[in-house]
Amino acid sequence: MKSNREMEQLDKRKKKTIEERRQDILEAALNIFTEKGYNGSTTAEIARAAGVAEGTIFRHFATKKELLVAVLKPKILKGIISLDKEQKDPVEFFRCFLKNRLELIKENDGLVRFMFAEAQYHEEVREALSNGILGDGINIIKPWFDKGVEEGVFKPIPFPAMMRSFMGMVLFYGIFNHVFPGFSPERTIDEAADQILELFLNGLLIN
Amino acid sequence: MKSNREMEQLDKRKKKTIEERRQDILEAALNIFTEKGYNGSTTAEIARAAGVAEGTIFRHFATKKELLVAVLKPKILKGIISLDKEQKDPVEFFRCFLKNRLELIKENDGLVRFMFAEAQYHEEVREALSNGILGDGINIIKPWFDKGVEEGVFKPIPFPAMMRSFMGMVLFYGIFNHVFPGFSPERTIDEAADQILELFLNGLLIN
DNA sequence: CTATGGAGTGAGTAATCACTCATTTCTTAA
DNA sequence: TTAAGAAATGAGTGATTACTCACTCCATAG
Repeated sequence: MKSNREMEQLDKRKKKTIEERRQDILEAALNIFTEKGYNGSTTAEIARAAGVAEGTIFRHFATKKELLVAVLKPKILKGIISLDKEQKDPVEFFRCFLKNRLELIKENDGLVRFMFAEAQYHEEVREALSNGILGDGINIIKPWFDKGVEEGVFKPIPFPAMMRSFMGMVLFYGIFNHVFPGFSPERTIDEAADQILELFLNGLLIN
Repeated sequence: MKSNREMEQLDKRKKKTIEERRQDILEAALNIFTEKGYNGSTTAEIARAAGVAEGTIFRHFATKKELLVAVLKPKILKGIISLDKEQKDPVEFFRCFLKNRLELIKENDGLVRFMFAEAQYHEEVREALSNGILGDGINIIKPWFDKGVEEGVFKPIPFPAMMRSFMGMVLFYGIFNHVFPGFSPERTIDEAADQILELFLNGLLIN
């Protein structure tokens, strides 16, 4: 019997492991889905893009919808952990967080738009988003918001209202540029983040 | 030959005019589309909901996609004219405009979410949105924004950046409540509008 | 070398789709 | 009353769909 190490080497040279095949399918599905939408994509097309037979998809995922959920689940909130935890200043936290989110959203532009588009029609997607963003994401933001309020730096507005507006500003960034191409002159992420942050922190009024 | 008046009365009693049939189909299509998405809806289902035969749909609209565009076009920006034009104060304008938009969005919740969801996949929808919102809508807002900047009330931030954030806060209101049901305790539109306006005008910071 | 089992395959299937068209039904003018 | 045209109909059509399954392939175990 060969060692695991030898088996892995063989696999790399000749064959793909089950997990690698799975990843191929997930990656292809992500690309096709984000381009054409869930109902606009066919399993045949995904199989072609993944370089497998159509039947292989259903060996890994029982249904097309199961594939959809499997595509989205691991993508939700990816990277939130990488946030700098040594921040002590609530304002600085929001600055870092916003830039981090905006970069993530720009990198995964199609994915984010796809997620929120399909969330309109699939309960499963809404649940995944709720569990991910509400379950984990908000637990990171809320303490910082509360801290800012306690320190007298932030206004004591209701957290959900703040959250809703903040997410709107950030998430709509990609949607806006996709729906209204060319309207917003192209700038760097930093510039966009600064503009959003300025509005979010200080508002439109001057005094 | 009967007068128009007589014909209309006859129609009301017995038959529907072509225009009324058209409206029936458009209304049914809107309901089905917003519930299941464009690709998730079938023309058979729409016909059933409209109380007509499937063939009748294609007598009024050459293709399903033509029906989609016909559904969305007249809905875009509906009601923008009703805005109070006698406002003189830029801040008051934004207050009125925001409440007006928020009411419109709450009333047409499914429609708004549907529009921006399908805009991801259909160039025609993006064009309709661009023409409608960018063509007419922004021409209403920009003068007020410019006026506010001239009067030294608003910060001279780039208009597209302001617009993007503003639209994000407003449009995301319905999406947020749909994707995260129950997270934001239910309040009146006025309350929500005030919260958004406070953030938009004065920001999160206190000083 | 041969047997075994699990991964991969792709032609096949029943269902469903957008769209068509021959036919029926209704409206109206004479 | 009737002729004629317009509108509505719904069974039919070919294309497409998600999903199945009998089979092949191949790495390993004995």
